[in-house]
Amino acid sequence: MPVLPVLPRDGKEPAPVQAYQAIRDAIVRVELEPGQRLSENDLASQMGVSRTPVREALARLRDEQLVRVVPQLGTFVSRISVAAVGDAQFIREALECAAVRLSAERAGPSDHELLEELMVAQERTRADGDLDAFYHLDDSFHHALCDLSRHPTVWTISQRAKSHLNRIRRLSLEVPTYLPEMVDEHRRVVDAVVAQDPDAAELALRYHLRQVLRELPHLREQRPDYFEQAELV
Amino acid sequence: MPVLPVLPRDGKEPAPVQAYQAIRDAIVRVELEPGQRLSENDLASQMGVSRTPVREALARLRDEQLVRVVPQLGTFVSRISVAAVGDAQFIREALECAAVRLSAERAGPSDHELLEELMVAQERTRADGDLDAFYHLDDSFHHALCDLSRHPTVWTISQRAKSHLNRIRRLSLEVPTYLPEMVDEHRRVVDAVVAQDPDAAELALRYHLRQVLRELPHLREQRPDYFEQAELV
DNA sequence: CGGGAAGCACTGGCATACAAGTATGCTAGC
DNA sequence: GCTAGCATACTTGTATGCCAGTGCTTCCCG
Repeated sequence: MPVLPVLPRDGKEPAPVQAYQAIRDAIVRVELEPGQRLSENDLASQMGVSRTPVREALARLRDEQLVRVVPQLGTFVSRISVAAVGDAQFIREALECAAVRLSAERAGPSDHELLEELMVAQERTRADGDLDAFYHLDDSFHHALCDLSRHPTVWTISQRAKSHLNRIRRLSLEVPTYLPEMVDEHRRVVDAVVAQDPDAAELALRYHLRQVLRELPHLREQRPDYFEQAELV
Repeated sequence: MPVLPVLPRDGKEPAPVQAYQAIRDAIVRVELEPGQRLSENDLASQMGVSRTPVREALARLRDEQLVRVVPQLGTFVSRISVAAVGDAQFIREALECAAVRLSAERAGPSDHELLEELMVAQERTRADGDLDAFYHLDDSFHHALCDLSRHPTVWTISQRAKSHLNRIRRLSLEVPTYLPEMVDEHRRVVDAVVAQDPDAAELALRYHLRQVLRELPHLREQRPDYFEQAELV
């Protein structure tokens, strides 16, 4: 019985986007498990708002395929679809790799400094193993990498596309050897960007992104109930 | 005073997505002009539904930056932002070019046949000059090109990202010389795909996509009221 | 006659009430 | 004991009512 936070009344963000972020995070953290049933009424009372903002949040999550809503029946956390993960991976790779090429060309010394700071923060969590903290640092890193291309929308769209992938990312962190390797891979990307070498940056990033799918077969046999059984026709 | 269609009661699609499509189409056709004020009440009564489905539609349009909603003030069709167009162009290029590489590798004879049929349809509208018809054919063509990569989500995401760009695409069609040139460019992409040459396909497509921005400066001086004046800080 | 302030009409945000449909469990009949 | 059918308690979809805040208009006073 996972608990969603009660939305603060004075939040600067409007209620629907707060609800959206809260539910989204819970799904990605797999606190709300794939296949689990969600009730608009329950969510609304848990968060201390009415159904209206919850519905708006669920509509966005439905657009991202994170939930499946069946009229007059219920709303369900969608199971992880291998096909959807593949699509998301493809899109993420196309967008981030294109962006990092520009970033390598455009980034200046202050940008390089920012990247270094993010690397230091990652190194720090290497030891203590706070997975959620690292997950967010990882996001921040890729976000920064995208924004340096001066196309801020890229990150927004990428976020929208890779919801399915995010659960794999989060679950993969449980594998002990995975986290430090990621930091090393980030390191290589940063080096290439600092060297202003677009080709090397794209190559390093592409390699890094592909690693995410490494654990997928293992996860799939470990928790088959998290995944869509067969791709129905 | 443009009129939106009354939503059919027996439509298979739920009311909110019908409303979304209707408003979206009206915006890219520039029947709803940039800067124009929209009222949830007006839209609801025009379409014969209540505010609730209209609100859901407007929320999605807001996510795509096609409308700007100011609380307690009004909802406005957003003016075309040159920066947003640039972002959309970058994203579209990254996604479609990556997809067309795969498409060139994976497409078989029946796929090639489909592309040829789409080309024939385009040739047909070359003479009669039905701009809206051609616009949709153009969309179908790029959609097909994406889907051949076996990553159907690419088109969905691309659609989401390029809303701003779509108005430019639609307005550019008014330029007489533009339409036939587009058909020729499509031709070259198809030839490369049929030849199963990913590099050539990507190159031809990238060139074609870049042409869309060709008319932007002209449009901007022709209808400055359609554009965001200055990129505010 | 001019200017300022108060009222008003309208906006979108949110809560709530009603409608339509599904699954489930209980009961009655065989 | 078992099965068929109905009542009920859910679900989401839609409509409506209320609220806080904004811009404009109009009226009153100097």
